[in-house]
Amino acid sequence: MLCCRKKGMVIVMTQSRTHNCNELRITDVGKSVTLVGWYENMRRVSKNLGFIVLRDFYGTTQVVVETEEIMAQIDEVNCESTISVTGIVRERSSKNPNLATGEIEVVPEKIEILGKCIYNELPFEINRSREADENTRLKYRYLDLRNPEVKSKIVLRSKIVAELRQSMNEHGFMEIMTPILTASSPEGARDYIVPSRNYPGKFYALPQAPQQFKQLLMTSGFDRYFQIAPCFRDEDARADRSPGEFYQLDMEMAFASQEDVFAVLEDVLPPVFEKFGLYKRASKAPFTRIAYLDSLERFGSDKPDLRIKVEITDTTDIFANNGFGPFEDAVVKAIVFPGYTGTRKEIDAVCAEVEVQTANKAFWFKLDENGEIVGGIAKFLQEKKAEIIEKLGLKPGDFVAVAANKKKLDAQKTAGVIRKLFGVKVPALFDKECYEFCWIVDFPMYEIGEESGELEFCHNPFSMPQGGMDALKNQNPLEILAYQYDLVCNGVELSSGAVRNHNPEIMVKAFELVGLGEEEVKAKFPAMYNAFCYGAPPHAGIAPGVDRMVMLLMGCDTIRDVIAFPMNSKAQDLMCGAPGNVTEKQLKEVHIKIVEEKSEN
RNA sequence: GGCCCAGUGGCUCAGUUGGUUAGAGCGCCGCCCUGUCACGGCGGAGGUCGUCGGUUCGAGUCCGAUCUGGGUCGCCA
Repeated sequence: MLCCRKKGMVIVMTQSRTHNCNELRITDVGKSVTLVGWYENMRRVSKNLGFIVLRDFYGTTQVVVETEEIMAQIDEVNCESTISVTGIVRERSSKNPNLATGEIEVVPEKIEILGKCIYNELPFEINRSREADENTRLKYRYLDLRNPEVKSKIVLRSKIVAELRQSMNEHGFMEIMTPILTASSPEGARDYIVPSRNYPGKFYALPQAPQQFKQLLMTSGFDRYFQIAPCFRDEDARADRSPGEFYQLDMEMAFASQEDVFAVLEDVLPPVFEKFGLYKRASKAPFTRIAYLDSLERFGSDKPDLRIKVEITDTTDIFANNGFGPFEDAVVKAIVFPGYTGTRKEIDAVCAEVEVQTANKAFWFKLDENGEIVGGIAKFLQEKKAEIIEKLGLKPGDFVAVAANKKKLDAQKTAGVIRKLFGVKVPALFDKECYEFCWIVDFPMYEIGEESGELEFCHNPFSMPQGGMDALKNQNPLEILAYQYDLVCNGVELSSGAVRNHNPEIMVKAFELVGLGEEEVKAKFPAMYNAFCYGAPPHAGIAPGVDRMVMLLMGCDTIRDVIAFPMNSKAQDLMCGAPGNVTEKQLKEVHIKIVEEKSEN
């Protein structure tokens, strides 16, 4: 074995090759070398002259074929076979400046076939796999990953994860692995369950997150925990949410407050984003903090994209009841876009898109160069022209989009979509090439459930209510806030976290408000409840989604791009055939009998 | 489960108001070419137009159903 050290890295070369395919330069001319890799293709110029592209993990090198013997040998081999080429490095007579190895080529003396590709036609062309059908790519993911563009995303993910680990370690966090086979949690998403062989009728569950274990670690006296943790949830996919399984940078800190958690991530994340991101600028600490209700009011969303520099104004008082039907008895929100000069056609297209996304109409008008309100809904606004101009601070040329709905939240959310869709169209209002982080804080502890009509936990029942026991006893439950926070970047929700409720009495009281008794708390979360009775430290944590972070850094549109072996959106692994059948014997061992589902009706 | 979009050679796509033998690029096969690098030139193979049914003299095209996939809502403490 050959060893060499490069930039503090130790590379152990295998004996089968002397160099990789991205290594040889003009200074290597004359050397005898052996390269190994995939036979990508041959540009055949004549019967006795052809140029082979040899590709390995590191890059490509040109191999020139100029004898009948070698040509005859390579004619026997299909593209995408693995071969070994031994020969002499020679300077090219015509160089390719676009290629790292473009100044040289290898003149082979011996070509050896290492692994045959038995097919002369592939499901797709390797270097154009991104254009191929998604399911075909997933089925042949090992071929898709041969495409350097596809592979590079997985490589970058690996580097990002390594950097996150290093940074967390440097911040005094310790990576601890928690169980994968555990107990079903009655809260949250649907569990994946695993039948037990030794205990008929009983099941393990895969963890939706290591939530309870990390809190128990705090109770055990570990001070700072983290884990690149696999999480399993049996919920349907989205473009930015893979079905079944995903990874979180899960962390928890003992004797810590919300501010302590913020300080760690504000120190860990920006350098990683600036180093690996598509954009080279990221918010500095401290990140902007926005209360949940303020975020809805100002940005129409609980995950605002702060790269867009406009906010929403409530105009209910001047717009409502001006004779325009949709504004009657409605909450009305307006967003001013200075400098927006879209055509009528574009405005209509954006408004149509707003309607698709929100099922609400978007309205608009402009203040023209003479200070007159024109276009769209202008004719309903003339009476209050002066008031409108003053309230919105309008200047000639300003474009205004308006949302209205009888429900405040719907008006806010529609305005939020308007803000996003028009905002990105005005370069002066949209600082695209940076990462704008913010914390959404002060989430309500409780809400009235839409279906049940009763008081329910708004988010996380493990969160500490602000004001503690006193708040639970004396405040209107709907006004109690939780120490619960989201980390948002460029309109993407990266993470939720909270200061945990580590006090069993407050925990019981918190559950009591939603109609659950002490016995039920003990039954649902026996480990945590019991553990907290033995002296628990105040603790807080968070768990940014790794897949989503990597997507954001690389500018990917689908989460499948950043996962080595992704499932399709229906949670199937087309390559290995999961979910699949198991044998009768396997079923019998775990005491399971498949009953044909009777069709309903 | 609801809604939107798509399905035509191995891959990506075109296909007019319904009308001759369904086209193109890439890939594949064969021949030519001594410096290519998205090599080039000539020729060839390869399609029951997702499936089923209907309208029609005639359906890739229109209608209905269904399947598959993508997106979205529900869901994701």
